[in-house]
Formats: sequence, structure tokens, C-alpha cells
Amino acid sequence: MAQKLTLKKIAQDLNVSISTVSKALRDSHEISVETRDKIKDYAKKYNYKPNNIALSLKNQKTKKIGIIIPEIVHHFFATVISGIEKVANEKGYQVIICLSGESFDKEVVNMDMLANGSIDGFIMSLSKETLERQDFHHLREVLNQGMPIVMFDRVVDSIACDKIIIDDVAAAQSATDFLLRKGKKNLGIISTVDYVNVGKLRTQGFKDALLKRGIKFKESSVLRIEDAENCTKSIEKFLKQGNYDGVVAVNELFAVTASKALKKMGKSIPDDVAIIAFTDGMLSKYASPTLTTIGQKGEDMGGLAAAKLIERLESKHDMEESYETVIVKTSLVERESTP
Amino acid sequence: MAQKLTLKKIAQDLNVSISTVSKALRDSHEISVETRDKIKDYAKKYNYKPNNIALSLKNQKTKKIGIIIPEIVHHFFATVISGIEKVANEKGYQVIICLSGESFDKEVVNMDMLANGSIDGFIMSLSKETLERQDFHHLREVLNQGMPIVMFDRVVDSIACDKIIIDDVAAAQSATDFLLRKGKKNLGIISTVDYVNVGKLRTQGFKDALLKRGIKFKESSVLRIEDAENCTKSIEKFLKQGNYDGVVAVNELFAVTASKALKKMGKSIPDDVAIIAFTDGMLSKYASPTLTTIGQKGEDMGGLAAAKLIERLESKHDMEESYETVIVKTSLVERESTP
DNA sequence: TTGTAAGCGTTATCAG
DNA sequence: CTGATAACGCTTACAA
Repeated sequence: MAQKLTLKKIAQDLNVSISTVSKALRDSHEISVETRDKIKDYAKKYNYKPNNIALSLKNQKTKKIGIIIPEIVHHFFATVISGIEKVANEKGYQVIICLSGESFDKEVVNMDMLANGSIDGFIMSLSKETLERQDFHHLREVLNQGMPIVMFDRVVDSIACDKIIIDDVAAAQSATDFLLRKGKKNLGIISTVDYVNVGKLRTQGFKDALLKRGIKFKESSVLRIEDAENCTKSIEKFLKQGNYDGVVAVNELFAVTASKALKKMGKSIPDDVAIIAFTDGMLSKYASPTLTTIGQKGEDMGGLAAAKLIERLESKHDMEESYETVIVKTSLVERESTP
Repeated sequence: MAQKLTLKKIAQDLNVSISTVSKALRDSHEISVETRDKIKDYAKKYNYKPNNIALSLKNQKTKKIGIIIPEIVHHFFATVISGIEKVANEKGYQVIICLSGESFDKEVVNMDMLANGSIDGFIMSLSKETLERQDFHHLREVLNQGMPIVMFDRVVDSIACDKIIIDDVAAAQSATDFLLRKGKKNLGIISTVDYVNVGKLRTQGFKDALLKRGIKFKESSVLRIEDAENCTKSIEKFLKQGNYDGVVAVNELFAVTASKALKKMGKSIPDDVAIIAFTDGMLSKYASPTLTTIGQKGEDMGGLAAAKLIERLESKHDMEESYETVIVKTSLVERESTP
């Protein structure tokens, strides 16, 4: 069990000083070619690699990015991480992931832990509970220490930092309008409770689209789901009562659940009822019928977030106070659930 | 932008020495109650938190676990991470995630980076390319340095370390037998290329189940898929030629693809053809028809892997050379795709 | 009861 | 050309 090699050991073994070794390995011209080669050969032979922790302490930077998201088992978040990881890796950074599990406390604890030197900056999407409480002191504290944050998807206006979002209102509006253009007249939307801002914004877009075409908007055409695990019953009831010919769903899960409910009711998709969903993930691609979706480009969002954060980390603090909100274009992926 | 508080600054502000501050904050009885309280109040007021990097360097342990997996967008891996994260967090550890993207080189590079002090141990599942090449020098190097590794799912026998797996042979055998018991006679299996060991093992189990019942096994009843992205054509062809009444698929994706192909061919599921898949994820739950699956308990596997790793990290090096392979029981989840 | 000093592994500055 | 020293932030013998 060969212990890890350090500068100190190399120095001892080769009867030189630590600083000589350090300089030789960094190709300093102060060192004679002979000693340099001797040291470099030795280092290569025994596979010396500098200790990252020591470097972090010395340089006051870790080359690590902290990611805090609600859940990793949601495909959208997984794609975002994938995008972050890719860009981060290219630029020599690594990612530390913490899950809040939609809990405010866990979000705070994890953030505190990471903020104490483990990382250089954060990329995060807020937990539902945090959004509900509207308590953002942990974010403020971190920003106050001079540690940058990039928020994505679930963001809040009142925090000054870089943000990567999609234009939820516009996307929902165009999704809704898409159904209207296909000749659907009586639309319903399956959304989340309002404190989840993306749900609220998408509902707003739905409403806007109707009003723009002079169709009156009824509150009863909105279903706001609290508990995604047990949404089947309420979706069935909603669809039965509304007798819609077009449905907008704010995520894939609501959409497939609606699709199943409709089939059970003997409706044919897309002829009797058309469905369009947010989040272009696995379910949409493989459900029967396949679902028309608004793609959220999770990987792009992650990549942009990472690029933005790293840019800020590596700029000489000269981009102070000029925060940017990037709006990522969504894409409409047409499949079988719409005519 | 309040700079981060350190022991040094507290010491200066309060006109005491650094070690006094350190001791006071750790409730040392060496320190008088007055100074202790004074220091603790000050620390609390300005929200002092010790720097993790400094602690890591001092203690020679980071309280971080490195995870290396092929992809995060695969639901199974996401559930495993979720399980790891949960257990790790409970025990005061955090997770650093690196993705190999099924590439050998990326796996090696990432592992090297993490091994240089950033983490205390690894949890990993090998990339396809690594399995194909059978080159495990990077694993050996890490183990040689005394850094523990726990492998899961895609493991190799020749590396001595703890492993968390499912009994792929037995699971495939029981899945196959399940179809036979339901009266199916002519079975096919959709698997991966053989160097992916789980594919190979599951194919083996399929074969075993047939032989055990005295049914002869034909090589032609195995489809080995190389490229999961473009498997539709080959699956269609395979199903048409074989005219099976029961299909085992080594993952969800192959299963839904098969399901769609069969429906297109006018077959009814499960009456004409029954399907059983590995990996109980989103697709199986929401496909039409829903799929009967072998649940791999990703979250459990992750939790066990984390627990095992941490146990090894925190034991006083007295469990040397006694590596364990934990076999996690799979569960059969019956849904609509089987009678 | 408090302070000094060494050490974790590096790098950078300054002497020799 | 080479080496000693300080520093990053912290803990912990050991002195005072």
C-alpha cells in the first residue's frame, strides 16, 4: 500500500529541498536541467500528483462548483446536471451535488456546509418549501460573503444574481396557442400550486393566450396539483368535469396521467382531446401516444449556468453588480398527442 | 461584502491568541468561562464557521465521497445517487459526482483528479468502454494508495473491493420462469453486447431458465444491442423473425421499444406477447401498457454502497482484505404487460 | 488560564 | 542554481 507521494517525500528521497522539487516540477528556469530532470523522472516514475486540498488552501479556490437541486431523479434536473458537469469539466472544475429533497432546512444545511470553503460558487434551483416560505436568508448570506450564485429554473426576483430560465409565460402561451390553432376550443391546464413559480407563470401564459384570442378564461379550467404522487384521482375528476378538447400540462407526469385517464374515458388522442406538455423527457418520447412537448433544454441551461458561474469566478471581480438573466429558448417538439 | 471570518481574525479582534479561540470554540476546559463565552458570543454573532479545506488538510480526510458513473440521465443511476446522497448526508459526508459518459479516458481522468486528496473514497459503476477494454489499472492504483472503492452494478471480479450488485443471473432466470409459468412457450431476450456484464449475466439467466425446464435454447432468440439510441429497427426485425409469445428485456427502454413494435405489428400485449423488463423506472410505470419489471432497488443499492464505504473509512483499518459482495434482492413488480 | 509552535502539502518570496 | 521561510486556516502538544 504505497502511501501518497508528496513533495516532502520526494525531497527527502532525492536529498534536495522541498522548494527545489516544487520548482522543478513546475519547470522553473531557476533549476538546473540535471536536477530538474532527475526530479521529474522520479515524480513520473512514482506517479506524483499534487494534493488538491493543499492547493485549494493555498490558492483560496477549490475549482469545485456546488449544485443544490430538489431531486436528482427528475429527468429535467438530471439533464441540467449533465450540462453543468460537461462544461465544468472542460474548464477544469468538478461538481459537488447536494439534494434538498424539496426541504428548506436541508437546503440551508447543505448550503452552509458547502459555503465553508468546499466550493467556489453555487448553481441552484430552489426547493418548493423555500419558495413557499419566501425565506432566502441563506442565499443572501452566501452572496454577502462574495460567493457567486447562479440560479436556474426555480428562481426568485428578489435575489440579485445571475439566472438561467426559460420564458415560462411565453412558452405556455405558445403551447396554448398551438392547441387553439389546431382548432381546439375548450382548453384546460394541469398545473402546480401557485408558490411554485414556474407553475404560476405557465398558468399565466395559458390565460394570456386565451384572452388574446378573445376567449374567456374560467378559473375552473385550472387544476393546481399539490401532491404529484397522488394526482390521478384529481386529474380524472378535472377532465371529466371540464370535458376539454385540449389540455396543457406543466410537466410530463401530469400529461401521461391525463392521457391515461382520457383513454380510460374512451376519448381518443389527439382527435377528441389534444395534449401538450412541458419538459421533453423520457416519458413524452415513449408514452403511447407519444407526447407533444415544450422542450426545456435542460442540458443547455446547465451548460450556460456553468459557463456563467465560471466566467464570474475567473473574472478579476470587475463584473460586479451587473447580473444577467439568460432566457433560454424553448422548442416545440411535435408528436402524436396533438393533431 | 463581509469577508469570511477566520480564527485569526477573531483572535485579532478580541486580542487573544488563535489557539485560545480554537480551544474556546471547541469547549475546552482549559479556557476560562469568561473568555470562552466572549469568544463564542463573538463567533455566533458574526456567524463563524470553520473552513472545511483547512480541516481536510489537517485531518487528512475530506468527508467527501467520489461517485463515478456512466450517465446521470439514466433513471437507475439517478436513484442510486439519491440513495448514496441520503445515507452519506446522514453521516456527515458529501458527494462529488463525475460522469464518465461511458468513456474509459474520462473515467480515468476523473478518477485521478478526485484521488488527489479531494475525497476519502469512491463509489462507482464502470463505463462500457472500460468493461470492453478490461483495463482496470486506475482502480488498482487507487486501491493501492489505500483509498477504498465500492463498486455497484457494473463490477468486475478481478478487482478486490466491496461490491453491491443484484443477482442478475437469478433475477433473469426468475423473470424468464415467470413468463413460462404464465404459459408462454417461445421466448426471446433483448440484451446488450456481452462485454456489459449485466447483459451477459441476464442472458445467462434466461438460458438457464429455459434449460431447467427442458426447453432448448437457440442463439437466435438473443438480440444483443450495441447502440441503444438506434435500436428500433433491430428490435422490430428480431420480433418479426422470432414470432415470440414472451419477451425479456434487460432494460426499460428496450422493453417499451419492443412494446411499441409489437403493437405496430398488431399483436396484443400481454395476450399475444408478454413482456418483462429489468429496471423499475418511470417508463415502466407510465408506458401503455404498463410494464411488469424486475425492480433493481437503485436507492437501496446506493444506500448500501455508501454505508459500506463509510464503515470502511471510519473503521481503524482493521477490516483489511475482507471484502464483501452484497447481493441486493430484486423485486418482481407485476403490471399489465404480463398476464 | 493563555500563548507558542509545529504540522497538514503547496507555492512564492527572498537569501544564500 | 538551491534552500529556508512564510503563508493559506486549523488543531494540538507543549511552554509559560
